[in-house]
Amino acid sequence: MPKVGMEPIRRQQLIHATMSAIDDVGLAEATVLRIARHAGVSAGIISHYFGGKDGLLEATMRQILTDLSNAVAARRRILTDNSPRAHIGAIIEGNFDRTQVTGPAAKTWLAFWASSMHKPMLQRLQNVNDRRLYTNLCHQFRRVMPRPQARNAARGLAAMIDGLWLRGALTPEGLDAEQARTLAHAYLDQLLSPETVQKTAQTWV
Amino acid sequence: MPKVGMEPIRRQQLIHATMSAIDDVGLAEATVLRIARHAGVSAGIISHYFGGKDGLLEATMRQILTDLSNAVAARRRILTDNSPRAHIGAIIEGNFDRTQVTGPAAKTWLAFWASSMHKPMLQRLQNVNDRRLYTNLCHQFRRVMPRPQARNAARGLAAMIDGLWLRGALTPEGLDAEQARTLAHAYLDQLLSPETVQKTAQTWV
DNA sequence: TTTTATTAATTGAACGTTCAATAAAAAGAT
DNA sequence: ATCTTTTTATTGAACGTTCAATTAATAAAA
Repeated sequence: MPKVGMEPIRRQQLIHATMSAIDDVGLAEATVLRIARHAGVSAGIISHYFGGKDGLLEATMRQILTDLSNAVAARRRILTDNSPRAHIGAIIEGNFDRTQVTGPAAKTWLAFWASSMHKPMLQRLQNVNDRRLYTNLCHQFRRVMPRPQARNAARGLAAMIDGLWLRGALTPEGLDAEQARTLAHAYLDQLLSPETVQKTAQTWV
Repeated sequence: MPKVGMEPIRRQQLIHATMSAIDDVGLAEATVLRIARHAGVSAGIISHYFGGKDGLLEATMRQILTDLSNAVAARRRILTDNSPRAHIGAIIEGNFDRTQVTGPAAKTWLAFWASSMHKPMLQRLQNVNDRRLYTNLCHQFRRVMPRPQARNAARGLAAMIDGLWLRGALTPEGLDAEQARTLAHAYLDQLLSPETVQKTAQTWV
């Protein structure tokens, strides 16, 4: 059976099987045996390719975060309009990308998020990703409002995006991506409207 | 050592110890031994009072949800103003109540939320709570805008509240409750402003 | 003396990891 | 072109550990 060059194939299979297992039974019951069975290989192979279960989980989280990051970057690269609204809109669209929002990825993402509170390596990955989202949003808002307001707008929109994900991951039917995008865009429109910018300038100096 | 009437005392001690353990090491490593040690009793007592570990976890989640629900209800009961804004404001305030937002409760809440995706009993509790928040918000928004807009406003505000919680639970410093309240209220003001109501009426019929 | 409250020791199952064995594929030798 | 050796990929069983639950024993209170 052994053919050469299996490493990249097996790694992908196992990462994919990990997401499926977490989608099926949750992180707590996603054992190496179950993941391996799902990928059609033996349990020992996980230690061989990832050094152990922890290595596989870390690789899976890395995959999800880079996929998300790529989805955002791709949408920003094809923009014709350079306005803050267009850039932030692309960030929203990327975050509610089809491949991210569907079943396994969404549940896995939430499971890792909860777990990252007590696993330093996952926390680090989470933090890098979080900060990138916040920094990007802040930078774009900064182009049309003073820094303190830009910071609050970025915090608010980041919370809205995460909240929509969270609630989407929990409902049995999964996230309604179109509805989520609509709500996020509506909130963005409010944040960028001249009346809001002026009003919040007085509230939050 | 045995004194009569220990049951309610032990139950409270163990529920509190469960939150502390989850706060310290996460749900995955919150073993019965660790929880019992934290409460200063033996591990066997958990099965005695809660029928097993699952019973204790369920009781702990129940406690958190009823505390949250009580915090909201208390703030609404003392309102002098009967406006939708006042009621929704009280809901926001209750959700960012001191006792809910601090360390153990917040981390435990997030841990259970993630876990509830695959444990039917927790999912049921979660669902009841979610629906109550949504229904309450919807009912208040309904007083000042048509139903489709009220529904979207409720979805948006619920997502914002959960997103702020989520991000707060993950940051090492914990949730900045005041900042969270400020952002949620600012969003509420936007949702209730006449311009927004009129604008969204055209977008979402 | 019976009941209530609790513990400490034990049990059995499940888990992740390791390791020797195996078999196909590739490389080298004839 | 055929045979031999080495390398790569994989398995399955065994090991040690950890966990939740159970049990028998103990001690205070009623």
